[in-house]
Amino acid sequence: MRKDAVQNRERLLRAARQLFADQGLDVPLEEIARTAGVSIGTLYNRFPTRDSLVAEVFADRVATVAALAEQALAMADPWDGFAGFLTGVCELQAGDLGYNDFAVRGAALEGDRGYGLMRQILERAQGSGDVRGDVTLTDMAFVVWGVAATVRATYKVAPGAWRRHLALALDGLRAGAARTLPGPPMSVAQTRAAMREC
Amino acid sequence: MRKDAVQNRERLLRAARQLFADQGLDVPLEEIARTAGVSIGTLYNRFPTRDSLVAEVFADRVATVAALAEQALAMADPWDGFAGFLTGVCELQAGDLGYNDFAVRGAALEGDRGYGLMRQILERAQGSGDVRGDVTLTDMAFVVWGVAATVRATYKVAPGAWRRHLALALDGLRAGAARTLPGPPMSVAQTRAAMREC
DNA sequence: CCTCAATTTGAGACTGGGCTCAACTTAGCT
DNA sequence: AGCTAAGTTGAGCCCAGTCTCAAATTGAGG
Repeated sequence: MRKDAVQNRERLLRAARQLFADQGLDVPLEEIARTAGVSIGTLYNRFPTRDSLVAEVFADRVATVAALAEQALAMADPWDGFAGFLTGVCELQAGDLGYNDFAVRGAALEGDRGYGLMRQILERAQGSGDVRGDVTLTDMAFVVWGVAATVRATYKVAPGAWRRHLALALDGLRAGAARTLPGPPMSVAQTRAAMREC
Repeated sequence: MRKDAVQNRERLLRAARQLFADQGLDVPLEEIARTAGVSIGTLYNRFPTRDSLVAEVFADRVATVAALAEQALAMADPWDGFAGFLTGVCELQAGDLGYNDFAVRGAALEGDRGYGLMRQILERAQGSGDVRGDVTLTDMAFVVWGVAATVRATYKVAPGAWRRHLALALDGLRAGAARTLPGPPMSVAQTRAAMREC
């Protein structure tokens, strides 16, 4: 690749990172190109689809989440690991509107590895009796979807509000809180499909 | 008003009710007009803004919610009233994508009366020790936003999933579940502003 | 039946994005 | 210096939606 091409690619990524963070994933591509100081044609040259740009921008975040998950498993207390992991993911969501959208679409855990780790975190915290036994991995989507909605609604007007939402959600997941949950949980396939709908 | 005008108005409302329910509030106005068998110009004649149409379509729902709230207060058990009310609202959300959007925007409780009733329902359930004392009226928004997000994501692929989400949220609101909640709650003004952002 | 104010109509102006491609420019090699 | 493949450019096309307004139509009172 020619060096001007490399440079433009980087400028585009920088611009996209910023604009996604401030405005979410739906930011106009023209605006990204303009901010990068490059023409719309060049943007399409480097990134033929919006998704390819998004994937590139958030690639590091996927790694971050995996790291977060490993930290969680390394913690002595299973509940602290569980709650800490969810808090970490939600902090990423709250700090970047683009990532907030990205997480909702399920991209955060893609690559199987994320899913597997998350399952371990959950099962460990259930095994120790901290997390209620009747929740499933797929129920975790409710936390991500819910907090994402709260972040979207409140980031301008009450930026910390999502922490209360998360705290309530976590309290609902504790073993002490358990009542019976209605209906069968979503299958993993259903959850993936639902995330694609976002 | 001439009788053809009245008729067209009603056709438009019928069409809008249906299309909002199936596709949410963002349905193209042209499609509503087409479905009603009327021209786009007529739609604009009868309803100068989208909001005026929306308000008309969901006027009855606002009344329904108020009725739901009064039923809740009439129930012997404060918790049952509280949980029943939230369940009723969520059922409306799940049954109508348009109302789902409408509720998120806070229109559901507008007209002060709704707010006052909701506050009574909450305070009664806190007074009896069923609902944790540290939650505020404004925290109820998390339930609506959260379930709305789940409804949007899952209505095609797992239509009942929101009930699990709601059940978990309710368990988080029970007195037994109480841990400390972080930060100050949103003010009513902040909550209203946040809802307007949706 | 006539009249006219009320109503309807739909072509088209306008907006805001996505996306393309022929013409131009330039990095980097020999 | 000259060549060429790689890269850039942006005008312009497309699509989908909102909204307007002058002309055509029609209900209903006299």
